[in-house]
Amino acid sequence: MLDPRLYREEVDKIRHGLERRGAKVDLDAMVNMDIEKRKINVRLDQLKSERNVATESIAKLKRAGQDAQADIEKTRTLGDEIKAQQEKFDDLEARFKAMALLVPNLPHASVPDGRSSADNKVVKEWRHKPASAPAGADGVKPKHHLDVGKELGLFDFERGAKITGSGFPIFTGLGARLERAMLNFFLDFHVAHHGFTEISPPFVVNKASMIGTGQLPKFEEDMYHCDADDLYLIPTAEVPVTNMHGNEVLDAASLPISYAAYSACFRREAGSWGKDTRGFLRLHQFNKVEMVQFSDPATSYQAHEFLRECAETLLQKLGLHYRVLELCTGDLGFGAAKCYDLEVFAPAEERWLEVSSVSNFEDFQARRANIRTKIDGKMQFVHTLNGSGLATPRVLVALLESHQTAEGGLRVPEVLQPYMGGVAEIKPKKK
RNA sequence: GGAGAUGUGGCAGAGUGGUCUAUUGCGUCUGAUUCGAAAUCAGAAGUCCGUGAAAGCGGUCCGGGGGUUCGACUCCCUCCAUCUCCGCCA
Repeated sequence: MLDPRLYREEVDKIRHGLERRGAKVDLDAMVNMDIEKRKINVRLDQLKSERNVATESIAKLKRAGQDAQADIEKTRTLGDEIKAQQEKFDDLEARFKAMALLVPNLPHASVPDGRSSADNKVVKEWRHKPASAPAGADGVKPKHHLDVGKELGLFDFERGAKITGSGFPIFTGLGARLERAMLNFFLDFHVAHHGFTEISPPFVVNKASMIGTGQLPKFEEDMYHCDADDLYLIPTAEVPVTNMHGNEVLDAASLPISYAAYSACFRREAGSWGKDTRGFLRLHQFNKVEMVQFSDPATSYQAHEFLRECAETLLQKLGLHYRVLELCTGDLGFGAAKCYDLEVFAPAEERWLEVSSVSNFEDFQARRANIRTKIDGKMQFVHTLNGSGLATPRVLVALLESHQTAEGGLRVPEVLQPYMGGVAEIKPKKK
């Protein structure tokens, strides 16, 4: 949510920001509602003030044993008018808020202009030099990850589809262990080297939490919902972990607060049928470690760079070829003021796969979730940031396609080996 | 799931229809005293909305929402959370 003051004091700033994004909002309607709302508010406060005076007078008269009928009549009349004005006010405020919740964040000044993902800026490319020759060296094309996985028995899409549906893969044997190794490595590394506190959150949240981080009301159709309890399956640990501190005033000395949380992530992916529906590229359920940070507003952009580096380090340790994109205004997520995407290269797919999105939301989520801090005696909203660090499916794809051995096996990156019981290579089954 | 109890400021804890402008204690901040501190004394302090250049002024807030009433911390309904006991169950 934007600072409501902007709608009356800096409408042009909103207009400009929304234009850069290509977002359409009926700003004039909102501005007018705000003006009307304040007018009613002034009247309402006057009426209430009058009623308070009259009520006090009644109390005094009654205590003195005198007749207060005149004042009682007065408050009765005032009460009726207050009720009428209050209804008007509440209605306006509700409608204004409903609209305000649908207004995206304004892009930071540094974000490059653009209309779509085609306009994103590549700011960095990190090419890993393989320790041993993978398949793909000497002009031999590496095998597709689905083939490698099948040959090594790492996952089972068919049975996942049988028990649940497409987009719900099963990891099997060393495949399951490899995925778990990644998650453990990510978590342990963040805690040991990046100063994060590990969080293990609920995977199901209430509506208020979904509104707090910005998934609702706009993206309802993307969420799995449990009707009986009116709860939502989380699309990312960002939701529970950010909302953890909802309606709190955080101690300024404790900032930045940094969390790393593993969760399963559930996404209906409504409207994406046909796009990457095969394999690992678009799943309804996957596992991810999410980094979440609550920052002093003054330093949130340094924190943003830090989170990006945290995610990058993991890819480097895994020996993967990746690049960093700075998203343009048109490709920015709903709540983000600025965002980096990390994309890993899949040599058989021959394409870049997004494995992390690192965003600074500034006070956009903090306003919705009411997360504040007091700095130098002044109450203010914190800045929230988050980034994947990392989501496993596409990282696994890149691993499978990047670390093949000449014998058709898979080299396990050194950092994962301790989590694999020392297994350094997953070898093909003997025929 | 059943029965009961509780929810008040940073914390503890009074308040059962009208000086509640929320008692009191602890803690916090400021000042006095002191060489300095402790102790003591005096004072101050919250949120959000509106208004105003500002000082200030008005409104709002006793778990959330709704109701009764001229008036609600107080009465009623409902939801949520916590606690106790019982039942069930990883």
